[in-house]
Amino acid sequence: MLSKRSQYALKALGYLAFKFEQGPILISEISEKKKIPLKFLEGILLELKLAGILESKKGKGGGYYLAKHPGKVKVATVIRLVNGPIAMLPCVSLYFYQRCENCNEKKCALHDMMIEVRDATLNIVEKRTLIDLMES
Amino acid sequence: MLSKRSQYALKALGYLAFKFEQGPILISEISEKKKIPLKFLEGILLELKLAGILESKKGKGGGYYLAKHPGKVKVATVIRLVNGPIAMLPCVSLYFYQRCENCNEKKCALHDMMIEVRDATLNIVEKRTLIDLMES
DNA sequence: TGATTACCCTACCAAGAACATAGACTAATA
DNA sequence: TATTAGTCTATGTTCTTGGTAGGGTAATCA
Repeated sequence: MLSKRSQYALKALGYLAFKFEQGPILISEISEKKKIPLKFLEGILLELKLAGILESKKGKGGGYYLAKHPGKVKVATVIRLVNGPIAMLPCVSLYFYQRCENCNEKKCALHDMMIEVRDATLNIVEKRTLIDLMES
Repeated sequence: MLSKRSQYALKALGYLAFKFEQGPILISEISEKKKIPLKFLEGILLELKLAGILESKKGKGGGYYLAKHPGKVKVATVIRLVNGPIAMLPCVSLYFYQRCENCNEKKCALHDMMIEVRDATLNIVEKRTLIDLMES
């Protein structure tokens, strides 16, 4: 399962994609529209900014906005950033790989099955961008 | 990601499938062969027994063994039992469904994408059984 | 200058994950 | 009948997640 944090991140980004090139959007507006606890959202947006997905402006007329075109931000990237591995096991993760101590990967049946699951998932989330999440 | 507990459960069941119809297998044997902390494994096997996947025999010559043919136990069933939902979001889960408060499912873009991911995953784990995990 | 807003702390709480430890109970067998 | 091999049960620790609450600083605009 995705953490609440990731779910909120995707929802917020979907909203910011919808409001793309309409100037900075208030945290409070996103919080209300997407029903996300404000203080929690604050931290999430900051993380997305530090990762280069969002930019922000302080002061009156300030807020958050997408750093690039929504079509350039893949869903997979967001999930990996906020949630971590997409794979079901560390030993089949591309970006968060960790060796299994209790099996040798060459002939681990579980390993092979989980690679299939991973690829099936990646096939979807690597192709989708924030455009596919755009929503009021 | 699958929890350690689920990973261990699948490994243990793979071993018990391999030893199918060879009498009760010691927890300690599974623990050694599959490198699973013994006491942790005890709890996992007990859970699998209570769910009807395993049976056990106490006392000398005792141990755990599969309650049914390994081909009858789906990987999906084990994951749902030990790990919980297979879907990435509660609002797209078949067995652990929970409504989203912050979107209406009819037109939630995230919802639709996650249904796709779920189906791609189910397409694999619903078709595989303990036979596919059989291993020494 | 003053209001607005992002940014950045600290502290707290409750629940679950991933173990580890200790011991109680049960059944076969020598 | 006593021993031993084995399951079963309960508790405790440490870490992460998902929050709540509050305060303070810095940038920006009118």
